[in-house]
Amino acid sequence: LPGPVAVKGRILALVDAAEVWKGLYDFCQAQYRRHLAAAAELGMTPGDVKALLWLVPGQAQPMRALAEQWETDASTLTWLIDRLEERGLVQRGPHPTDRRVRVVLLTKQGEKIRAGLLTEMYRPPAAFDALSPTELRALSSLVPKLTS
Amino acid sequence: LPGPVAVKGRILALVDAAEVWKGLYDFCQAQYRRHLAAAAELGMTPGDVKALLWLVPGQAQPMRALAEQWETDASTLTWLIDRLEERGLVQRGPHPTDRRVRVVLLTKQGEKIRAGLLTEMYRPPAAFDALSPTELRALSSLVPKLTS
DNA sequence: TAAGATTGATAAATCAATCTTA
DNA sequence: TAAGATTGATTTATCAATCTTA
Repeated sequence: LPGPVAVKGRILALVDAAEVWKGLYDFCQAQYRRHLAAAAELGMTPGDVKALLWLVPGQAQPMRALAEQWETDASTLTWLIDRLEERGLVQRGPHPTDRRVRVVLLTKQGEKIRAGLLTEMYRPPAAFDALSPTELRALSSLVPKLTS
Repeated sequence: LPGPVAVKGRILALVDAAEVWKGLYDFCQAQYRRHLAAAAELGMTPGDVKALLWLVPGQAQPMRALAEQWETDASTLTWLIDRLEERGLVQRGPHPTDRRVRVVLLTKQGEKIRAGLLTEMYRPPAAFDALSPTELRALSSLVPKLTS
């Protein structure tokens, strides 16, 4: 990797974007593994977690709509919703007008578990404590540029 | 979320660390899904990718050592190495002194595929192009603080 | 006929028992 | 007896038919 170099009389720190991205990516992946391990402790598979997080509290959604949003197969959805329903985390119901459609709704229990997962997942990692307010502010202004 | 506030006569932008982390995490997860999709196009499962990346070119390692580094079950390892060996990406061999042990080594072909995956994975996402050199430098100085 | 969902067959991954050598 | 690896049984997840209603 190149170190600082002088260009037109100014000191310039050349940065390897690949190196920056690797650091960031590896860090986030480590957090992801940690989250999945925590979910496993609660007897939840990655699929269960994914499904719970996609559901919106208080909002009954047709299976078909969920499968599309999620870019997954309809049968995979049936399988996952079966699992969650057995544990009492979601409930299936009929569609008001179209009898082919089945809608899915989080139960109170499901909302609770989901909220817990979300809190755990989006709680800033311990490493964030090492950032000063100034650094956090800097990071805060950079992230939207990446995601927009 | 709180906006800028005046504290002791200075304007201070209060930042919600959770919001920053959520943005970063979601961004990296999206990249991860993209990588897995690309690997699937090549007929590789997430497990295959994981296994290939963990192996070190030119370095024959005992199965047992791999299982430990990787925090996975020995039988899962056997299963994955079987798959890679069938495709000619790795090769098993005997241990020089302990006849119980089998060592695993990447083939030339395996090294090539692995290098391709690594390149793809650590190539900065397109979104990085939106960052100015100054912003990239700022990010570059923040990442090590998170990972150390 | 087509849309929506489920069931049955297949692949991927993990867990428990078995086999070989130290 | 224990370490190292594999095989066989279970679970998780996906793909290809099947069934029901619009």
